Amino acid sequence: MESFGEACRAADLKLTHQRLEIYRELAGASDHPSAEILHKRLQKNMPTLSLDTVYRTLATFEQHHLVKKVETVGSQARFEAQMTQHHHLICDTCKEIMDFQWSSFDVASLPEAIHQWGAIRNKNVTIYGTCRRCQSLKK
Amino acid sequence: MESFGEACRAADLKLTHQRLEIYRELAGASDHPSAEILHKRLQKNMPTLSLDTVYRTLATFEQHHLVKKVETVGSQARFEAQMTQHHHLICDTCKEIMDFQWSSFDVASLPEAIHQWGAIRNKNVTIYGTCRRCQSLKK
DNA sequence: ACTCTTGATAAGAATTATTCTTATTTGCAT
DNA sequence: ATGCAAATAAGAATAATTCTTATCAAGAGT
Repeated sequence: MESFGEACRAADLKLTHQRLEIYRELAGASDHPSAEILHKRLQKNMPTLSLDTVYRTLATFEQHHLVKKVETVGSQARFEAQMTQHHHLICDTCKEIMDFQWSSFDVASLPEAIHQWGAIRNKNVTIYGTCRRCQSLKK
Repeated sequence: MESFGEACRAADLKLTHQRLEIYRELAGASDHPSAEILHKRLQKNMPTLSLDTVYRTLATFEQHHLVKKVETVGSQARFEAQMTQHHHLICDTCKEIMDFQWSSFDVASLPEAIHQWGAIRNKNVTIYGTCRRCQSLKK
């Protein structure tokens, strides 16, 4: 990936300390955290960072396609910095979201009828189930 | 489908007027409405129906697998009564959600690695794009 | 049909998640 | 180094959902 600094310059976004740290934290996380969780983690090193800034910054990043909001049935929005094609595994119990690749799906063509609906931009698979950890806890 | 009355009896739920009407309205809707929209529609004929009852009833139905909450990036939860296997087309612009079938996907087997994660319950495709209506409005 | 019990509802208060307002600060072009 | 527009912090405001409490009504047992 190009550097975050370049991406900001390209998008005409000022490169602030907050933006850099929020991006770093999200890019380094693999658990698709909510704004609140990101805020908690970042507060360790940035005690004055406001939750509003986290929300605002994530929204800005989303507009510029630097991060994505993850579809969720829960009440809190969750985010990811992973912008390459991938799919999600979601645990019904702990709500963990894992990424996975499925290239043969990615290249498969859609049912014909879909194209009558409009212009397709992307297709994603979401798999639901119970992760190993939650399976063993249930027994 | 078995009748709603039977489903309630099986789930040990009292068959109230509110529950019946909420279920009917959702089952008859194809637009995956939010609780608020359902409430607005139902108020036409049930002026004293409270929004809380709509939320509470949908949550109860969800627990008993009579309805599903639809995954969404938006702030309002949306619901569907369609419980048979299907997938979603979502318009990036108007947020319309359409159902579609894709049986060859439904029977396809997953990448091997997935099974190490845990027990799979279901797999769904979500397609994003721009619906015909929004395409023509943009020109 | 009548009564009782328990779960369900309406109304509005409370909570949670998110966004807005405003004064201050900071990145960065000049 | 200076100035200006954009970004931030803090807290108020809003939106979505859930909780509390006082009735109310479904359905079990008579």
